[in-house]
This record gives sequence, structure tokens and C-alpha cells, in this order.
Amino acid sequence: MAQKIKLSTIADALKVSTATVSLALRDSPLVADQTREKIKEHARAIGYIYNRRAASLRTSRSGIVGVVVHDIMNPFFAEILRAIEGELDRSGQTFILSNHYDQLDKQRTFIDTVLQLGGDGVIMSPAIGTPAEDIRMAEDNGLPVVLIARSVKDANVPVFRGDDAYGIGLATNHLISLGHTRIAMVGGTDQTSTGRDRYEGYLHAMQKAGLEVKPEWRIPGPRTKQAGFDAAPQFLALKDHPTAAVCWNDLAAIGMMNGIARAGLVAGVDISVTGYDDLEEAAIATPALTTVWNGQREVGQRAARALLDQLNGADTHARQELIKPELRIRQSTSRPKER
Amino acid sequence: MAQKIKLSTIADALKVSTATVSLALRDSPLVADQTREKIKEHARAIGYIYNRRAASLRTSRSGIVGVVVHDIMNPFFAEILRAIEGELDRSGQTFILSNHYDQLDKQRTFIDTVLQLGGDGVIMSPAIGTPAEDIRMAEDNGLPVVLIARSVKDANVPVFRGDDAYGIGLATNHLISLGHTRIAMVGGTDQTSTGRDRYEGYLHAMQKAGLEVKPEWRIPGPRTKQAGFDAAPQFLALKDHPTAAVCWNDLAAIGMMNGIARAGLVAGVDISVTGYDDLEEAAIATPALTTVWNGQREVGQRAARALLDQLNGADTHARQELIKPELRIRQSTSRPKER
DNA sequence: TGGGTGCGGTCAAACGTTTGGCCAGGACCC
DNA sequence: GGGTCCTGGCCAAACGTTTGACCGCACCCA
Repeated sequence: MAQKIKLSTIADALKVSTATVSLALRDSPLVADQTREKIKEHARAIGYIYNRRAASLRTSRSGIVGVVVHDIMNPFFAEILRAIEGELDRSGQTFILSNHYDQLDKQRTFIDTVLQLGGDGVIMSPAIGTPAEDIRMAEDNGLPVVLIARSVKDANVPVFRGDDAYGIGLATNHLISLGHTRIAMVGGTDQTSTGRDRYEGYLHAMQKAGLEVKPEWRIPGPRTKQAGFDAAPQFLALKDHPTAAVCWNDLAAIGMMNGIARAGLVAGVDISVTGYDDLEEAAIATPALTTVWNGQREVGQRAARALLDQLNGADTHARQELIKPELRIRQSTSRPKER
Repeated sequence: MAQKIKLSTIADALKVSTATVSLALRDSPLVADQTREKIKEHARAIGYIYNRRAASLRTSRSGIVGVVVHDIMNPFFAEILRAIEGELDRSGQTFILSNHYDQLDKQRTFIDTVLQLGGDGVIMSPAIGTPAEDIRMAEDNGLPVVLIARSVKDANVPVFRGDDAYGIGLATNHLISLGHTRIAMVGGTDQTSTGRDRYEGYLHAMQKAGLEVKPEWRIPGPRTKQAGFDAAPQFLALKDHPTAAVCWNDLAAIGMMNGIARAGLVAGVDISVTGYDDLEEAAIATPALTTVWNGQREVGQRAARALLDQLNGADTHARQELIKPELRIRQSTSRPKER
């Protein structure tokens, strides 16, 4: 590796000061066009590499944004991340990504890392049980926070998420309108704001339609295909089992449909199943999954923009923005089978 | 936000020098136990935050490792990333992650960013068409590179990947041993080393068994479910269509099985299908997918360790390590149906 | 008594940028 | 011809750490 090239290397070669070089490379109008071109040209020629740490030490802007979610491999978050990535890319921010797997200490470590690196902001989907305190701590240290997908009680920061209660209501009502009266809810937990909202939405829709809800019809579990798959036999073992299941998300729904198939039944015929999120995968599942579009792209984009605006000095008030979900009807739901 | 707390804040408060504080916080034996404790205690109490940029400016070690792959949302990479994450975490490195979507300029931008941030190294699954030049450029600037999943011709760096030719041979031979003679290969491209190796492996197995291979039996395409799904009708439209398909990866295979189901046929009965990678999902697909375990976890772990070793001064010679894949037989393959 | 050794700690120079303040020279104006 | 403005550029002080060189002291040994 050749000798490190720095501003002064260029400055010396061209008989100007480092200040001029610095300004020229950043297209400052303070330097004459001709000089600027000469400098940029030379910099390119000798392969100068801008040292961001040195710069940010001086400017205290690092161009780094931290993003932390439960699990980046979960397609739901993956779609959000894709949107965030696009937005951040366009404004030249680097993002560092991490999973917290719903472990508070992993989340704290991450925030700490971002602080140490002098990050400009954080976008996070808070781990279960995140205290408002943790968020305040970040903000106190000059790290603006934006929340996605879940909110944190008493945390005074912007939140972007789907309207879960409303969305799950769409799915439940759809099943009810098809004639189902015994409807279970499969997957998910009640420990997140999302979880509570979805369960409430389901309950509310059932009650509004005057339908009974048995406690054993709530089969909670992780939000994974595996969990849905495992829930299927439980569901089928219920005496007088329901004719339909509202699943926490598409993953659980797809897993459950697989489980139903394993039991020799046909989802969408014997048992109706709805998902949630409308992942790309939902449309090509067999049968194609009736689900609720949850605006992942919207959430990601708006969250990223809100953060960027804040970095640019806009006074982002702590608002909560709910994206309105939409029902996508496909083949996994139908009228209940007579017996 | 309170006044920035720095080493000297602590130093002043405790009437010692910043040097002592710096050493104490890093557990140097050069400072007396008692002093050290006092310093660490005070630092904690007032909420001192270590400034890594300042430190790395001095030390030229940033604790940052760049990781870039085609698409982090692809479960194949996701599983590798999970392993890398674990390894890096344990040694306190921060990793910044990015997709290149097989675009060379995105990949270059990423490497440039890592250079600017003073990253300690890069783990990458090179984009299609990556010239050895690009990698040499990184290394010339003091950024060690480790490759995963794909190799780059003439690039003199460590590579960790599965033995694709061997692995696809396992799948092909399995089908042959079941009695299939007309076997197609679905999905993937021949533009990557992986692609060529897999196709070669398939060809080689067929030829060794004395079986004919028709050109139209090669149905290339992206490595996604959607692609597999779309390939199904093409496959079925072939006159005298094959009785089995070796798919590029599990995603394509699962997509194809869905496509087969849509056509009213049953994968694993009418058409045998094999996947590649053994994603978590393969086992719960319906039918459960016969596939080839590709050692994602191994690849990720070894790559990360190799890089870490190199950072610690070990002289990592540029080796290519091939992980031996293993066949996982499930329900998506069976004897060909007589007609 | 004088020199050697360890211990605990300090000094100050770097690391590579950015930026507010300053300056030289020329054009322009009355 | 003296004042005012502009233009293009330079100076030097930060930003917060780390680290090689040094230092003072106590103790020990001969």
C-alpha cells in the first residue's frame, strides 16, 4: 500500500493550501473554477480517499444512520429496510444495520455503538419491553430516534406504522362476510403494541358481529412459518374446530397452510386462512393468500424521510403516523364448508 | 443535551491527566488498580461516551467491517449473514451491511464508503462481473477482502463457498438413481462462478450416466420464487417434458412446486423437484423439499474468522475453501411416474 | 552513598479535516 | 488618490483520542 494520500499531499503537489483543497473537493464557490478543476482532477488521478472520520471529528456529522429491527431476515422488515435503504442512499447516508432479536441488551449495545460512531440518527423497531428511558437516553446524547412498526409508551418521538387494529378488522370482517362464525387467531404475541392492537381488532370485529370468541381459539406463537406450521395440528385438534383462522402475518399463514396440507386438508377449501403484510410471497403461495397489505414500503420511506428532514433542521414534531392497510382477497379464503 | 463529555472532563474532575484516563478505561496495567476503578466509576456515573472516530483517527483501526452481498433479503445470504454477525459480534466489531443487487457501481460505492470510514476489512459476495482489479484496489488501500459464495478470477484473496459442482451432482445423481432419465435444470445464470459450476455439475452427472441433455431443458432465470413459479409452465410446455427438475436453489424449487400445483399436478408425485441450500423453509414446504445442504453457517463463520485472524496479524494466505454439501432427501422426489 | 529498578503517572505530538478570521490585490467609485 | 468591495486564497485552531518518551519517587543492594 502506497503512502497515505491526504489533503496536504494534494496541496503540496499543487502549491496551494489544504484549506483550498478541502473547499475545492466539496465544490465550494469560494475557490476559482480553474483551481477547483485542477484540484479535483489531480485528486482523482492519484486516488485520493476522503477520510470521513477526520472530517466528522471536526464537523460532528458522520453520515451514518443506525437501523435496528427485530430480524432483518424477516421479509416484513426486509421490505421496510429496502425502502429505507433507497431513501438513505439517495441522500448519501451510510446505514449500519442490526438485529436485536427482541433482546434489550443487544438493542442497547447497538445504540451505544451508534453513539460511539457519532451516528446522525437511529431508525428502530423497538424490542419488546423497550423502556421510554432507553430512547430518551439516545436523544439526550444528540441522537434523534424514529420508530417503525411498533411504538413505545411515553416515548416522545415520531412513529410510523400500519393501523393494525383496523387492518386485522378487514381480514376478520372478510371472513365473517363469507359466513364464518368460528374464527381463530393464530400466531403473534400480546407483548408488543402491534400484538395488542391486532388482537383487539380481531376481538372487536367478532363482537361487533355478535360472534362468540373462545379463549382456546387464540393460538399465540412466534411470527414465523415454523410457528404457523406447528399451530395447524393444534388448531385442527380443537373440538369443533373453527372454520377459519386469522393469522398474525403472512409467514404464520403460509406455515399454517402447509401444516393444513400435511393433514390432508386443503387451505382455502376446508379451512380459510388470512395473512397479514402482503409479502411478495403471498401472491405465489398455494393457494394464493388472502391477506392485508400493510404498507411496508410506505413505512420505510416515510420513516427515513422524517429522519432526514430532522437532520436537515426541520422541526419534526413527535407524531404517530398510521398507514391505512388494505385487504387483498385471493384464494385462501372461501365460504365455510357445510358439514 | 448536556455538554459533551470527553476524556478531559473526567481527567479534570479527578485531577489526573487524560492519558491516564484513556489508559484506565482500556484496562491498561499501566495504571494503579485504585485509580483505574475510580476513573471507570466516575466515567460511568457521568455517562461518558467513547468517541470512536477520534480514537480511530489516531489508531487507524475503526472496528468496522463491511459486508456486501447480492441481496440480504435472500434467505441464503441471510443465513450466512447471521453467522457472520455472530462471529463479528463476539469480537466487538461493528458491521455495515449492503446489497449490491449485482450492480458493479453499487458495489464500488460501498467499498468506497468503507474506505472512507476507515473500515478494517470487507466480506463480500462479489457482484456478477466483478473484475479482480476492483478487489486489488481495495487491498491496495489497506482493506483486506474475503470472498464468500462466489469467487473472482485472478483475485488473490481467501474464498469460502460450497462445492457447487459436487453438490449439484448429488442432487442429479439422486434423481438418476430413482430412475429419471429426462432431467431439466431450472433457474440461475451462467454468469457467476457458482452458476457455471452448478451447470457443469449437472451436465457432468448426466453424461456420466450416459443420459442425453437437451438444450431446452436448461431454463435459466433469477434465483427467486417468482422465477421458479414462472418456469413451471415453460417446463410443462416442453414436448415430452422431463420428469424431474434440478433447481438452482430452494427458492426456485419452492416457486416451481407452487407453479406445478397451480397446473393441477403434484410435485413429488408427477414431477420430482430438488432444491439447493436447504433453507429452513425447505423442510416445511409442501411437499417437503429434497435439497442439498450448502453449509451457509459454515461459510459465514469461516469467512468471518478468516478476516478476524487477518486483522490480528495472522498471515492468511489466499486459499479457496470448499465446503462439502450434503444431500437431504425429503418428499419432493420419487420414482418417475409410468405413462 | 550512589546507582539501578519498578511503579504510576504526565507531556505533547500526532491522526486528517473544516472553518472563522484574515489578507493581498485589483476593480470600481466619487 | 483614497476609500470600499470583491475575489481567491491562506492561517491556524480546533475536533477527542492514543502513545512513545520522559519523569519523580521509593525502594533495594552493594
